[in-house]
Amino acid sequence: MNRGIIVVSIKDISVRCGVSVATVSKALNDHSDIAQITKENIRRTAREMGYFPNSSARALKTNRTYNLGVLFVDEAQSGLTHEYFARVLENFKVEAERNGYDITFISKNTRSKMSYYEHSKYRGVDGVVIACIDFNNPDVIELIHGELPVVTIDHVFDNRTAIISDNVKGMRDLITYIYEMGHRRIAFIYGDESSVTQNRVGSYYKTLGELGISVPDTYVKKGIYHDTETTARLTRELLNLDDRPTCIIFPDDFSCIGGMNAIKEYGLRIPDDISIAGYDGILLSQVLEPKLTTLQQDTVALGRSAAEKLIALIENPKANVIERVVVEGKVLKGNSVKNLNIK
Amino acid sequence: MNRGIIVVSIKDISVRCGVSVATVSKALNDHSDIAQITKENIRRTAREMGYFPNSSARALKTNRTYNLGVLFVDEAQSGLTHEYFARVLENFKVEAERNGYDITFISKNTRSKMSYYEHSKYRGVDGVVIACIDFNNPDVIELIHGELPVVTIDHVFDNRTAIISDNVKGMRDLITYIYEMGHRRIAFIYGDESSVTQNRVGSYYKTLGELGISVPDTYVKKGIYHDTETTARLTRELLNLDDRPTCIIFPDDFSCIGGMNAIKEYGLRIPDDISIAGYDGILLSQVLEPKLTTLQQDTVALGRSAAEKLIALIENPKANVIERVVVEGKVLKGNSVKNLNIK
DNA sequence: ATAATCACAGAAAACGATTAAGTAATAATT
DNA sequence: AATTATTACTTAATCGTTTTCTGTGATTAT
Repeated sequence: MNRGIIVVSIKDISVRCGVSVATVSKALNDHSDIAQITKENIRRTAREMGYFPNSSARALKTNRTYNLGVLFVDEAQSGLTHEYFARVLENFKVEAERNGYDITFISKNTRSKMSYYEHSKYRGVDGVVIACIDFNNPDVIELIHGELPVVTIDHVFDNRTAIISDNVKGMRDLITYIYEMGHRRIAFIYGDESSVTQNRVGSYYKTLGELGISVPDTYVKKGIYHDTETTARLTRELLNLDDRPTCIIFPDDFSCIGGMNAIKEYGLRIPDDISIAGYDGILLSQVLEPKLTTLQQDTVALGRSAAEKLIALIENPKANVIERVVVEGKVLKGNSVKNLNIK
Repeated sequence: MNRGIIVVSIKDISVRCGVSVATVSKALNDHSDIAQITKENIRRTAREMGYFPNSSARALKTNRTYNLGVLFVDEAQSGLTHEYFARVLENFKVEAERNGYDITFISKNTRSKMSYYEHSKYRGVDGVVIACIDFNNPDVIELIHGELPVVTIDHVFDNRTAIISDNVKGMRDLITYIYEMGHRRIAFIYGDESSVTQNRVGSYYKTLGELGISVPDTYVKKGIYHDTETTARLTRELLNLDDRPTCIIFPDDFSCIGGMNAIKEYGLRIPDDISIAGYDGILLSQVLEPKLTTLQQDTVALGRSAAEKLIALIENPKANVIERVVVEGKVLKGNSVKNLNIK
């Protein structure tokens, strides 16, 4: 039962100070009906005795755990391993902690058969952030329609606050830059099915359309995020085209590596013979040779505002405003896109 | 107070079933003094009513949260972003969840001024895993000497169970392989101060010594893990040596990129003109061109046994055996080390 | 001088679960 | 038939907090 861990409770303090537990509690929580001198005495004693509140007891009484659930995919190798999401999570965590919240992973616990929603209720998290997951999963839908505060990242549900990276503007900016560098034959290998992908693909067509460029179907290929092999294969297909593109945009920075390998193997140089661009702006992209031109997503803003909005939802339940926070990225101008204008 | 979340308690079930709460609790926990038929009735009702236990209440009473604290560095960009640690954590999480435990991040919460140990006690975690952090940090020391079950990863404290990747054998295997490929001039850029580094450096000297090779001081350079720039700079220094090494071992796979860039810039080809090797065996290493020869650490075994041992410590407190689990890695034979024996 | 107000603190219930101890009723043993 | 054992439950205390209500002496207002 008692696992040998010495733990001082409010009771111990009350005995030492000769007051009731109620007084101790109120002193510690700075209620107005306790004399200043009493408060100080109690607080000093608490500090001396090494008191820290018992979060379980507090949670039981107040129905607040100051714990946030995070739902990141746990299946495949994605999730934590994906630098983009790892950074978003990291920044989410920082902002949450700054506000006194801790982070607990929510998962479909295979042992207890709890769904995400059930798990969240079981742990009593005050709210949940969802990212990097199959948003069509019935378990996710259950959570979305449940009663807990929820914010989603990079996906929009109409009844929930969402933090989204501006993939439309991102793609537009990236393409505009490439266009300004003189490119007209711009191919795009995009990633798996998702709203993120839809936005990027849509923006790709729209932007090029506005620039007066029509895109041959052969220039647009469905790939897989983070998958170097698929990207390499599709890149080869593009290189074999009669009217080979002068620039290829890859699903993301990591998969770029597959594309780069395919290009080198083909005997072409980057960017002299062909230009490329990535997406995400992860650390890797900036250490590759040549340094990638890519769209850097603002993982700090994404993680931070997800935490901010979630906490706002929790602490101000009546407002309960559904918001859309759109976070802009920026073009990182590396050396992988050649300037065709110069001579 | 009630945040509008409908939550079914044991009380509700007891009313519906016409029994006492004690009976419900015992039925749900499969105690032997409840009739089979009663148990079934109660369990069915619980299921129908959508009951899930309140972990706070349970924790308060039992002093067990079924929550494990993880202490991964939160400062710099390392931690979650570091693929090696991300994978270890991922596997730790999987094994923990398989045993009904959840994961909570422990941090030095800046707001409440709690130390790691205090934070752990506050959240009532049943145990803590420590990795990827400055093990000399006083706060870590406090935790190590505290009363909570703790396991460390990649660092040994003499009073605690540790899970360690076998860096001595790893380095020996890697060097032996390189030696067998005909290399005799093998340089080593190592990472920051840590026991991991010490083991690798020690093993590097010892192995080469046993192979009858004496290492010039100029071949061994102190670098920084994960740092491509430093690695690039030190690589250049090695390339400028009169008796340039035929193979360079880098601190880790990621920093390899810096080395590779430096080598290419210098006008040499890998592996034709110079060979290289990495360490970690992360995904990246296997998609680079040439595919890296590297020592792959067994992140699955590391994460999993950390969880196993921590849970054993928790569930069997009297045994309380201090263990050393040594996890071996394996040489991934890529194409970055040339076979000098052929011709 | 009496009533009203105020400042401060205590008593006690409650949150949702677990569990030791107690109590009937029935079954087994002598 | 009387005693003991077994089965199946209930009672009530408890974990550490929070919070509402109550109480008391002192100060202020009338």
